[in-house]
Amino acid sequence: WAVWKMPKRALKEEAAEKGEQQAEPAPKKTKRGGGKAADGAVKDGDAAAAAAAFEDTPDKLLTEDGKKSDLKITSWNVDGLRAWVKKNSLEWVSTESPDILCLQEIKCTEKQLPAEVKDMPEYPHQYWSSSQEKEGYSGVGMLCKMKPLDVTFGIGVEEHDNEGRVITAEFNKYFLVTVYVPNSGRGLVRLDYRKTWDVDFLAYLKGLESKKPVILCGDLNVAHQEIDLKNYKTNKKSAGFTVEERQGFGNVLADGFIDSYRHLYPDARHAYTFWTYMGNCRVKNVGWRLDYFVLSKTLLPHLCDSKIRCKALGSDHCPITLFMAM
Amino acid sequence: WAVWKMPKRALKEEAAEKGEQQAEPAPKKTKRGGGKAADGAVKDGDAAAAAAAFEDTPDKLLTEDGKKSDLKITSWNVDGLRAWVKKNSLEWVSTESPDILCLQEIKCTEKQLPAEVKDMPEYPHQYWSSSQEKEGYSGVGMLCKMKPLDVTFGIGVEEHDNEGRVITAEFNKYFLVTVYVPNSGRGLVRLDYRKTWDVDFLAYLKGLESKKPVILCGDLNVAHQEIDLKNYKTNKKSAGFTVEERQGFGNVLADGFIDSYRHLYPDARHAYTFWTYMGNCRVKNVGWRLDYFVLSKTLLPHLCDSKIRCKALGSDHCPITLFMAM
DNA sequence: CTTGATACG
DNA sequence: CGTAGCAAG
Repeated sequence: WAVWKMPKRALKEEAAEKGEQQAEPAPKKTKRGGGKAADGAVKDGDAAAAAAAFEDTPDKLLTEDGKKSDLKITSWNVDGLRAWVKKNSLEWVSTESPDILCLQEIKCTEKQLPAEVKDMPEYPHQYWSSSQEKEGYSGVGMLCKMKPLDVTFGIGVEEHDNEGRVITAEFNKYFLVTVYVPNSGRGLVRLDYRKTWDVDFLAYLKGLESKKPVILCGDLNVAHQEIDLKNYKTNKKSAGFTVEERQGFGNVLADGFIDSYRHLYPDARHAYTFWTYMGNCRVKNVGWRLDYFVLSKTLLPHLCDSKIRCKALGSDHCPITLFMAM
Repeated sequence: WAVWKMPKRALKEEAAEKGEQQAEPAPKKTKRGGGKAADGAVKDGDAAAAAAAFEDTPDKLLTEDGKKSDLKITSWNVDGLRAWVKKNSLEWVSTESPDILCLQEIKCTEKQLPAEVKDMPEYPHQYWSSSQEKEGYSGVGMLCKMKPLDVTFGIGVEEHDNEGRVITAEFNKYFLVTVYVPNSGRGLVRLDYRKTWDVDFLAYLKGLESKKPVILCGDLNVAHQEIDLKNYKTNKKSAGFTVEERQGFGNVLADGFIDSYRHLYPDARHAYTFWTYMGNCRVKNVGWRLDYFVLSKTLLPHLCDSKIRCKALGSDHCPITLFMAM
């Protein structure tokens, strides 16, 4: 297919994303008629239509064996909470109305939070963690309708706990962890650090799991397989799709954790949660799946659905929502 | 008058502008009816109407003794030329169509100039000067329909010639100098430097004048008298209205140069060329007269008009236009 | 391309 | 408040 024929020039460290935008040709309709087929199946060239199609699939509110969903969690990398709020994203949140809302890349301190967020009556229990050093960088939040038994911040490793990346809430039957995994950076300047993080973070998850099942959500900053990003060929040296990062996520799965979306939709293509703002990638659905709900294997019987809300605007990531019957 | 009753708290170094915005009350209409009087005279409380009124005065295109204007010069502090261009300011320029257009605070290098500016067919002779060190800071330009005899940059004093502040064009009968005078800064951190500048710059003007009459235009970064800014009481310690800066301008006038606008309109109040973006000062006409056409006394018989184009948008300064019969 | 911090006004 | 630069994604 023509869309995969990217220029073969050596990828400069920072050129991957740029190449992705510029080399993306307008989808060529075949003479026999391209686009979405009558049965709803989708052809390669029509990735944008594919996204719209799976967005409209109804949420499954039952487990495989018929238990009703009683826990709804949404995760969203907001790319700057203050700008995100100005884009009326809270309206979407009110409509979605998850029991728990996890936010990443809030890029502000608790003190800088807009009142509209702090004062949401639906979410009286709010937990925030911000970067200690760099202002306006990283930061995560967790907003709950019900009060957790306990909440902790970071992963208990000094080196990793200064950038507001992890909040863990303990509930009766599970731990909920939300994370904003460190980006390896342009030119992979932080890949070494990321590898350390991946090891330590997995150890943290296993430690939790030794006590209770774990639900992990957030921006894992990795597209696991080729199916998880549009331009897999040109991004093998890009942050988020290096072998090291993919291996890091592979290690999580190898330890028995489940990528809930891929578990339910093993063949779903064009299913992304992030699109760079550059080059109109979102309208062309040139994206990456970087946001996940990862579950302890023992939670699988409780899983109802794992959805990508790709129509929700307000960030360069879209939200994802998990339905569980606990 | 109530509008002058500013809070009497000690002015902190940086509070002057903020106070100006916040303390400006809505104009109170008198019971007998405020606003513009029938004869076109203007009451104190209606400063905004006043601005509109003098904007609409027709340009005088004759000297006092009846010579016709044959030279039109416009000066505009554009506060970032690239942003200014995006606000369609070039349309205003085309309509105004001065023979010479002087621009201050272009905040870009010659290389960064938008093509729309470089390629204006009406202004084939363009001269630019940018800050040597700080990117996106200061910088002036002069665009001419006719080619000057000579053009020089700076004032010949090393200390003052690294920030793109002065362009001098020599014509047959006069020198035209455009300047962006250094701001004394918040907390007057640069007032000492400014005093040095004022001395050296006046010496430069006198040197030119010893050869030919001088037309000086630009952002002089000083409001000369109380009539030249709205909140004169609260700004006595603010950059642009300190005794030192006012004295600096006084020295220019004492050496025989003429403030053309004040010469023609000695009693015109509410006549400003700058309004801080903060606190809606422009719609309330809470402003400063910082931009001037200053003339060698010998040019007075050639003066037709000196106007403030206060309706022209695109910057926190408005343009000013001079008409001369040379 | 977009966010947010900083310098400067 | 608004224009620039910058770092980061």
